[in-house]
Amino acid sequence: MPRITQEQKKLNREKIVRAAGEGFRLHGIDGIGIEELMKTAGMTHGGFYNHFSSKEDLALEVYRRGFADSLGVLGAIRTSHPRSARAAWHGLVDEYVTADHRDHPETGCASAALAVDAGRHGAASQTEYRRGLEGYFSAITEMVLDRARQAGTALTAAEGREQAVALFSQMVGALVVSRAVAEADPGLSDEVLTANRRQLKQR
Amino acid sequence: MPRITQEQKKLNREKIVRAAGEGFRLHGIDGIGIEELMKTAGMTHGGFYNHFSSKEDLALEVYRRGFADSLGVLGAIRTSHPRSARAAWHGLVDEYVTADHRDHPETGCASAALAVDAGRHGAASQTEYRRGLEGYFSAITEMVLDRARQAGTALTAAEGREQAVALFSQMVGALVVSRAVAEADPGLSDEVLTANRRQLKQR
DNA sequence: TGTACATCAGTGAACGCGCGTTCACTGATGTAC
DNA sequence: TGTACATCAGTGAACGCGCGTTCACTGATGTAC
Repeated sequence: MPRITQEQKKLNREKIVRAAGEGFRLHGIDGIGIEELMKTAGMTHGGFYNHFSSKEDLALEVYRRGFADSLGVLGAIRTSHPRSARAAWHGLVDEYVTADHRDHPETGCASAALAVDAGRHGAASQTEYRRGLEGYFSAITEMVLDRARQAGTALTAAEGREQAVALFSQMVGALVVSRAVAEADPGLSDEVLTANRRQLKQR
Repeated sequence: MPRITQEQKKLNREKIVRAAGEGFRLHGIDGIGIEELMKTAGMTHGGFYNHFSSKEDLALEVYRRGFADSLGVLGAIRTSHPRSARAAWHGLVDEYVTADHRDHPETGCASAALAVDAGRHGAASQTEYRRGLEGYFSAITEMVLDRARQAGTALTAAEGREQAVALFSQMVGALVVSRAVAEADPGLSDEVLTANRRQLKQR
């Protein structure tokens, strides 16, 4: 049956990246094998190395792609609330700190799902993670500054940035902690989300 | 040379738990093998099953122990500031959200180091994690309520609890995010800690 | 208290398994003429 | 446009390795008398 069209090859590569994006978020980079990823992508595992030089190479691509997707979503939220920065902020919190996001890491934020993996893997993964994190920080900084301006409160750029960094850290923490007890104690897990959502909106 | 004293056996078991506590926090439960853990503990790997029925069994013990230790530290911080709940809170933040804690997960908080592992492993690990998390939440709730009382602000138990949950989530998030970029961008990693420390103290 | 024997913690080799990676093979695609 | 041949993406078996776990063995410890 092989060989395949060049265009088909690109599509196949895309399928691998998507399968890995979900698999890595769900089980961790070390928690799922190439054979299963390739099966999910609809191929046998031997062909993997026609697309990537190693599993590590694929992981870097997943980091890159994951953040790009998330930042796209973030941008969409902002532009869907063009009038009120406060509404945009509430919209973000209501999308991010939810049971749905907690229960579906495979399609969720790379920052929350892959943070610990990035910390444990080498500097290469961290460099990709860093790029995405900066994107989050600056986007949320803008939201914080806009909101302060609209509320008539003065806020320096440094103050806005500091708040944004703290707010995003809290959002990630809320998700990570709620996931850590989701199976064993759904009630406690929900409480973590609710408490954080309310506290985050008050800021 | 074997067999060994019963007392010596307990000491050996303790060495294994300690080695696993550090190894699991550093590399994740799936990231370090029994052979290396036993070597760190000063034994060969064959004897492992004289102490634990499986690696999973050891992991549960590590969860149990890790939280017990952390809660002890938390209690010590509180009693070392008997007069001012505000000082106790600042003390906790200054111990928890630091570069030293970020750089040494092996001796640090189980909640931050093992949160993602707990989320990915089964309900058994999560049940242990849950127990420890509740300990953190109620201790911090007490601090929040004490502080409000001392500041003359009225705060219901539910309000205190909500704040405590959010605050601890933020502390965990700060650590996890700062660790994710520690190697690749120390400056950014430090900024995450500083911003969270300042924002946490303002609450 | 002393002796004889059963127990069992640690040793180190071995097992089975799954992983990341390699490779010979196939045959449709891409390309040179 | 048509033909001949080189390319190369996917296949599936195989390799080497490290892992969790098992096991026969050893000899000091614990215990029964």
